[in-house]
Amino acid sequence: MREGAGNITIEAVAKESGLSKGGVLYNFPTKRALLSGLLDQMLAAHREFFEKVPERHPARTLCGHLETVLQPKDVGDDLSMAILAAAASDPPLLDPLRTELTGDLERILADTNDAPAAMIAFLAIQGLRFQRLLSLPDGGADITERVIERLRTMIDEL
Amino acid sequence: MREGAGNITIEAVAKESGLSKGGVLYNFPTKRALLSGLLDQMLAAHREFFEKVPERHPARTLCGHLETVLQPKDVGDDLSMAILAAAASDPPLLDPLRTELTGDLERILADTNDAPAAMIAFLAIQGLRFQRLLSLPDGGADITERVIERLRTMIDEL
DNA sequence: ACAACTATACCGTCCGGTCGGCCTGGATTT
DNA sequence: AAATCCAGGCCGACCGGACGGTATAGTTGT
Repeated sequence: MREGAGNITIEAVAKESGLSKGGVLYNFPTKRALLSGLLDQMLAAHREFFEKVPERHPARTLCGHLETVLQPKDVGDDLSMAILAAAASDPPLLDPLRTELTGDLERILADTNDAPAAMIAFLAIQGLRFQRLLSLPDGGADITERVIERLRTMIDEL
Repeated sequence: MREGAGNITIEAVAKESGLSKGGVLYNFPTKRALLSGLLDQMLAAHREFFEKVPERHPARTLCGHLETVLQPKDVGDDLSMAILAAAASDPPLLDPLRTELTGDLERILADTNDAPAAMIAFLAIQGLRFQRLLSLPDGGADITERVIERLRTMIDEL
């Protein structure tokens, strides 16, 4: 995160994790595997977060996505950074994410009969994620607050 | 684009541009400068595209952003890829983009009195950009079509 | 005894950046 | 007009450092 997602090195991961370089390579035989595992872990954490949204919410998946953006210590930040690192160094690594998101999207569209509205909500959430990830402006905390509130009502009215 | 944005090398740029490595480094003394110049150029093209939207559209800036996503040979694709490369290898390079977007956002928010709605439209557009950039699912062409139509009416009603 | 490391040394490759030289077109001199 | 000179644009061989990965020997806990 500090030095730019593309500059991630095995040694840096080793130091950060308290392991030695050998130790890291013991667990992940290659850098691809490391990044892949990183993404897997982030996706798992992300999925786990979804479970917290009540079982029978009408637009559960979409709601889950929204919730993950709300966390101050964002689960999505880590995920997004992993995504960025993967995308930068080896795009095929994003395949698991693609299938995951494809599933989410199917569920989202199945849960509503106003597909465009649901889609716009989804895209706005994704947009917010990426804006934050790259430290691009998002209008400030107060507006974001109102945006999220609005999104919530949008989702509820689906 | 082919090999992953983080793997861009000076030699690759040289070959692609028909110059030699030395020639590239003559025009851009460092890789930072190269990426910075790339981003500048993309931003300029992006801005130029904005001019095409009629002068007195109520939400001109937002409308311009939307139009750039519509291009089949997307102006935004190149820009986004440059953004990705910059973000991956040297985040501070994104500063010009940040100021640019900050200005856009101010204009967008000034042009409306329903800030959250405008913001959601903006974020959705950004989301769509990034989804495409990373080849993440966007629901397919037909839904995207409807999403864009909906966004257009949203923007017009601001 | 085995798994899970640590520590260290090392190799090969890739890549950013340097450097000396080449070439061309225009200005200056003769 | 011919010869000369110069400068800017570019080439491409090379250097040095970084980094992915390998190898190996020792250590610790189970």
